Amino acid sequence: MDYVQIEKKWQEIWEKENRFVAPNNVEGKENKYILIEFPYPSGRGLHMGHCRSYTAIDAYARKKRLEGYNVMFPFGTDAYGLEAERTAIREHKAPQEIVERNIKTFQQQVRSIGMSIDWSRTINTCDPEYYKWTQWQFIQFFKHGLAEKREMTVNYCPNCGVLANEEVEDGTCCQCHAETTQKSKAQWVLKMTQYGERLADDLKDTDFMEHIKTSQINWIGKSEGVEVEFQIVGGGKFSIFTTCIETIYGITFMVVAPEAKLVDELKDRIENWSEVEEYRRATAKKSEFDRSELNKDKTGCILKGIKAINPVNGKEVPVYIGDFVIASYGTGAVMAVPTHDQRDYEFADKYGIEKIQVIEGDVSEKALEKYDYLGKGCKLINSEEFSGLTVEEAKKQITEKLVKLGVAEKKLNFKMRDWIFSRQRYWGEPIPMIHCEHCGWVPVPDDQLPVHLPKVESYEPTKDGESPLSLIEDWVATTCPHCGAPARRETDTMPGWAGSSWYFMRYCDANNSNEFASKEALSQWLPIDLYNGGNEHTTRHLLYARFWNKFLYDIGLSPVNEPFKRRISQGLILGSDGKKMSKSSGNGVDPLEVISNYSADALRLWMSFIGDYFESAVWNDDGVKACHKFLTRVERLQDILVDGDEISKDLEVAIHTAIKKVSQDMDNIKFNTAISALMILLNEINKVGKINHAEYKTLLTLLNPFAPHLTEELWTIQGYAPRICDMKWPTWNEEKLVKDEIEYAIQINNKIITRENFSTTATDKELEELSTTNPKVLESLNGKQIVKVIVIKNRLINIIAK
RNA sequence: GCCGAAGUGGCGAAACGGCAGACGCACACGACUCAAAAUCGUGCGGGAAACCAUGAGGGUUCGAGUCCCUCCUUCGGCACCA
Repeated sequence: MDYVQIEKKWQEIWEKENRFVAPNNVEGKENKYILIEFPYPSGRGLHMGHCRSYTAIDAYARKKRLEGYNVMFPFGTDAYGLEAERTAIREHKAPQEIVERNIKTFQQQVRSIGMSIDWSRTINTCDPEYYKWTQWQFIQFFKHGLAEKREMTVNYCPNCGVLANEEVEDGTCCQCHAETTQKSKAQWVLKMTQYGERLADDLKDTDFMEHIKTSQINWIGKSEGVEVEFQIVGGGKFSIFTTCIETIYGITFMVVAPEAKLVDELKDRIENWSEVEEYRRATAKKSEFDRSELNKDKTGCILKGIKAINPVNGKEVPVYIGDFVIASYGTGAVMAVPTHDQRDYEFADKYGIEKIQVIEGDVSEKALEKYDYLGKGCKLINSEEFSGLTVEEAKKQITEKLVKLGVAEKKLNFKMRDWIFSRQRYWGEPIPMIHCEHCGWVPVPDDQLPVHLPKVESYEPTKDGESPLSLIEDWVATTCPHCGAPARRETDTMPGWAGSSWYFMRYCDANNSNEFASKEALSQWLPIDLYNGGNEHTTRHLLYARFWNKFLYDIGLSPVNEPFKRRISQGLILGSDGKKMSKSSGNGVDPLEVISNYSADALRLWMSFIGDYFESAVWNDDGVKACHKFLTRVERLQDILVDGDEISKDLEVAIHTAIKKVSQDMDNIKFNTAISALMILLNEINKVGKINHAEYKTLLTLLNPFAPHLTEELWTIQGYAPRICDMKWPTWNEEKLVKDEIEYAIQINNKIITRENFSTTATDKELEELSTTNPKVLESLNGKQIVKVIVIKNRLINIIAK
């Protein structure tokens, strides 16, 4: 059989029949929304990683369809991205052109692996009909006070402008190799931290894989603490955030972020200004990543002449700037207690600062940190009226005192930061805002959306770090929608994450031109039953999308508080060298080549059989070969096909076992063992030497989700009606699985003495009796006293003897 | 550094706290064949055996690949790649 040819044939038939189009509503059918993350349509086309998750989840979707659900399984492309922009610059082509070409390739390739996609719902984030609504939704964020322009730090190259972290290598620009610095720039931000608590807490209502929940909770990093105001001797003040207010009597210095405005305000009073300036320059060269946790060697620079006053006891302490303090995180300043924070301990040692211990314990070698003292009844010392209290009690009382003094308030702080939503790049959705001298920032009116991304001559960011859009004067110049005065358009574009934050909603109503999706359509499909995607999207994309949906939910535009019921992540496909497949490392295998050598069905089967779906797996050609062989063995069953339209006694147990195993394993995303169950069934059939039509139909149906083309073909060859995709998923009968007898391992003190068949209906008492009177057991006991008998039903009996 | 995940035969891997290695690959032998390929069949962790084996070391348990603690190694993410 020519697999390549029959696969092409069936793909065309499915397409012509609109076989996988799912209407929003079908009488008598329950909806299931199964989603794979839409890909970025890179010029390299579909890779093995895509194939693994796409084909496995396609099998899942096909099974759900056979089970009688109305399944929506859509596909689209996330077109905005740096790669298209870089290719555009390199090839002197419009990114639109490049992306269009790539999308065609992607869709073609997705068809060629036999995906059961509803193509009537296809979307593409750079389509004006789509990004119109991305822009409209941004405006809703703005109208509800969740979008604002704020000074943020960015990577800056003197030649290429603002850079992504990815574009900075060891402090130099990856394109022109000039030295990069950190620069402050006004950026649109979405106030995601306002949703921090709900994003963490509402995970309890989802069925995400446990490690995904944990990752998100850690990323959000909610901490309860106190924000305290410190006065500066001679005037001025600043605030710090701490989760360890109980250590406040141990403060011996303070550290503020080098770029803090406070430092500029104090310039005249800082005695070592040139030294401070030098330190700030050095800091500007470091990325935030280098500055924060990666860097173990904490550095700082004292602000000579500046002292902060500890509000609890009036103690005056020195103030430093230190690059490990980040301006945009927390309040951009910290209190330092060397005895109870290891970082402060090392800093104090380095700069010869005193240490005051305030919690009992050993601090001679290293700090006694909160993990060491919390919840252990440790008591405060050297803390005036709070000495002698437990840390937990002191936390409460010290906070109360500071609040009463009017210098502190309880606060929640998040590790997660607000979402920087501006990009100074061409290839993204224009941010639909207009700046008017009189009215400030004004959104583009709805009837003028979308703000089309204009064609430009050059796609490179400008040297001053603005988007290339800023060079199109007649596009930028406009009038204020509010007062009609001359005004200017925002030239920043949105990040790639924008379009992907709500695409799952658009699928529900992809061709709606009046709204982003009707509430009715959304209600029919949301929440998504199964959302599959890469582990690399666990924290960002998945949080952005949840945040975006929560906002729409709050303003009444989304029917659900949580859009994804269940989230799973596939493991990576690695090259034969054990590294992630990529073009650069030359370990890539082209799926199309595999298809033409072995067939899409063989590839699909191998992608599911290769190993546990959630673990990474090493690609291996022999595996596809083996799966191809399995398919040809199934094909050859035609030779031993006999009459019979009921499952025969010969294969009853084998078939019901397979139905149960395949059904349950697929629901539990254990595709590899589902396939092994099919292999076991095939071996069993060959042992029996014949198969009747009822049995053959059952086998083909069970195999259909994994090998849809071959099973359609074999089904049609027999002239079975209706078509296999109209079949009902087989069910198993538990009674057919119950055997009369089962083999028990009989152990004495955990060592196997013998194996015996016992009735499956025997009670524990009977099994105990049967085993302890067994001749081999009696011989091995050799007069020892039986202490206890442990009976594990259908498995083993363990006799403990002395 | 921080967060997350994973370490089981020659290889990909199975295994509700209960007989470790299902299923598959590779390999070996046999059948078919003049021969080879394909196909089919048998065997296949180590050890002569007692036994020893799930990255290393401890612990809980009648019983640990699985649960707890310490450590080692590898992979993914770390906010302007998406």
